[in-house]
Amino acid sequence: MPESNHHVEVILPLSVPGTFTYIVPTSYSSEALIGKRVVVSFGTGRRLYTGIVISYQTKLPAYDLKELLDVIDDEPSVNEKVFNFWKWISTYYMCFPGEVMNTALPGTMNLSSESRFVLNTNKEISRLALNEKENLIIDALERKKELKLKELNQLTSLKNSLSLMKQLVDKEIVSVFESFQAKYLPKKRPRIKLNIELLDLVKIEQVRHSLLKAPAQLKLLYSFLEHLDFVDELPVNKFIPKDVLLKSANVGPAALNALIKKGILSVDYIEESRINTGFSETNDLPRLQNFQKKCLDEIRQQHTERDVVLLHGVTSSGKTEIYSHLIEGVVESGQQVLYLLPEIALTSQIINRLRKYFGNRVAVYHSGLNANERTEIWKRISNKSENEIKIVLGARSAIFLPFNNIGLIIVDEEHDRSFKQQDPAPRYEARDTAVVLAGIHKAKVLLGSATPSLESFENALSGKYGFSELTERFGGIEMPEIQVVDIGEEYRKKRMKYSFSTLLYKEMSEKLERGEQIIIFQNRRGYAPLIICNSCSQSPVCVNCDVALTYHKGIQSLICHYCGYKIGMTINCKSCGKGTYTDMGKGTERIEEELKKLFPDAALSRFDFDSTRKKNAFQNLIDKFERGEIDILIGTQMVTKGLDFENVGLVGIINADNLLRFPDFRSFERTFQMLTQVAGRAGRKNKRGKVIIQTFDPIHPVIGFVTNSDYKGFVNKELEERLTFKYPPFYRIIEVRLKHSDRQKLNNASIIFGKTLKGIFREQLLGPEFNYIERIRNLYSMHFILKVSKKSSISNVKNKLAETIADFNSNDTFKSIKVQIDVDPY
DNA sequence: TTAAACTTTTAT
DNA sequence: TAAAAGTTTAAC
Repeated sequence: MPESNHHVEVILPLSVPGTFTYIVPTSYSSEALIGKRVVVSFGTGRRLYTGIVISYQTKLPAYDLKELLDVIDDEPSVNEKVFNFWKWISTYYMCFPGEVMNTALPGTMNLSSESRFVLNTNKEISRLALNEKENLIIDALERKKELKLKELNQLTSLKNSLSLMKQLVDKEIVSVFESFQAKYLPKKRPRIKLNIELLDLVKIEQVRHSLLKAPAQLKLLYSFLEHLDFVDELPVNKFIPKDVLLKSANVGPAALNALIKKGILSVDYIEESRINTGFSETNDLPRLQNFQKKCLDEIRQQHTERDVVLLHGVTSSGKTEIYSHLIEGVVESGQQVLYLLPEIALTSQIINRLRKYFGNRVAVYHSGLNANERTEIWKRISNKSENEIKIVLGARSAIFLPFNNIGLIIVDEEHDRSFKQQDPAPRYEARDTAVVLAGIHKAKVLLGSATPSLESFENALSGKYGFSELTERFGGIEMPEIQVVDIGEEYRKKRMKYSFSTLLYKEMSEKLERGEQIIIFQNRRGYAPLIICNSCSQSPVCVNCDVALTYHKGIQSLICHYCGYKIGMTINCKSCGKGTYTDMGKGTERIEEELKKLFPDAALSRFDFDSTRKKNAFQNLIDKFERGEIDILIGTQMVTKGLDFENVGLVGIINADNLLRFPDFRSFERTFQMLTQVAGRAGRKNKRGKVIIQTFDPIHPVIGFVTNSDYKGFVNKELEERLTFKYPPFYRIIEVRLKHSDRQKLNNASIIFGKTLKGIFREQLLGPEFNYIERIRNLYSMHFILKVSKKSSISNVKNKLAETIADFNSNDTFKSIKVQIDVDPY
């Protein structure tokens, strides 16, 4: 027990700087509190929060402190490794400890209270003395008994009932209390058992007689008895799950309740896992081909010398099989494995493969699980004793699980942008953060990709990371043949059929005839990204953002892809009322429509955000495609992400240019990755796949590298550029974003802030500059870029930057300007 | 983040 | 002139 245990330092799940000191009440003074969750009150309101105790505190602030109200945990929820990890994230990504806590803990473990209002029953209400709005509130409370402020606002459709509620509370008509949302509830399954005294053939016969007038109950009883086993002609009492019993008896729950009431049957509840269990490990690990075996040995060898190894394996080279072998080795030694994937949707692909080998020892974890499922996994990972989960397959948030003994972290598709969290803070990169997490656990890391990020590749070149390669595809499938079509020329010669060149159209017809599947890639969703009035030349734009609305034909709507703003499509122009709209540009919906005209007999499906938003729609589409029920799949970048199909003869890229023209230093890298990844979907057993890239710029070097499957050629050239222009991986970038609803005010403030920054950071600073899209969700945005050499101290820069921002924000004129920091932005 | 205190805008 | 809407500040 520490010497001074009277005060503790607590992290609160809020975006406020620092931690907070609380008094430990004597009732808890003998308890070790570090790592445990506590309930405290914080702020001017009554609100209660779940905090986490990080240390005992002896240096006390001068003002009055509050007491801890409760200690939630018997055992610490957060261990020292996790604390160190959180600390690193908040320092490196320049965010508050509470922000890390907020993303790290599953919702059910991170509860905060909310005020609930009830009518004061011992007070006579004279309705006449109250105004209309007050009566509205009373009506709502009489109907629902207990309501949160949000619910009240909804029910009464009042904009802001807070001040009204306060008045009602003052008048003692309404009272308030603080209440937490539902806690974690273990899943319980009801089971039915026979009353022990009736476990006798004679007594059962008596019961049967007594039930002759209740046929449903009798039927249920018979059904129950049928489930029993007999030993020496005596029934062995056992529990039968309620749902099983009711189903086999084919009677309603009323009959069961009657039998329970009569004391013939009884019910109890057993705790059940929400995580899918019951997968038996039927399969041996996959046999590796020689080239894979060699690679596996190489990775193992490199891991003896280096903590991180980068695996560059061409598409369909069987990386997952190699991972499986590595996982097995680590699990055998009793350690845990974390397997990260960029998208939730991909986990369902991989989990089926892993379950074959590792059965119940694998769990999936991502933000798509409900709160209770997440909490259950959290608890089972942290529990050392009954720790049957050895492998966690997850999206980026899985790095926050309370592992106690990781041996290996695999980051698959390590180049993928989805590993970076954009908003809210912490804006962390899960791949980089995973390397740090592994460091804390003294674990090894394997980064895998067919198109490794320049950052990782440079680390391999410099010797910081180990490196291994898979240059062959599994099962001897050849790399696809890639052809480039100059659509500028095709258009001039008027040879285009809608968006399709002669070559692409011809190839598609052939593949369809031969029963091969086709993937068409167009990285824009909707029907037309822009529509223009043919009379007044106006385009409908978003009211909240500086962008044109995208026309979605299927639902006859115009939608902003930045804020979700949605209005109905009209036949006549919304500005002049006279003209009609012309569709400009093409999204997946429009490409689908064109294909319906070109290939009326082919089975088409669209694969994008809009067609996969419904639950299971993603998986259903993939299954359908795999079963061969879809001939042509039209998709956005979704089709580029690690999906493995067996019968794709052709991949067509409608227009590679809109990827290349993105105003960003990573646009070439992204284009190369995206094109290479889609191209990789092509290829079948014993048959070379074909890829056709349509572009207005056929001699663009990036297109050339893609065509020749020349990853290294591309990387070497791009690395040179990055070095020349001082970009990552040779320089670190910190982006500082300023936001405000008033464009002029933001611009002025940014110029002044820029002068201060320039004085400190000199030529390291770029900007200020308005964002490519100046206004999103009614906030104008400007940014600075700090380029810091890998040689100079990044922590120095960060400290100075934090200081400068604090100064700036404390200036009265600039208080209202929101400043965001993004370390290693995308 | 939240909510009370304070300031500015708007509607009657 | 009061109510509504927007801003600022401090919270252990």
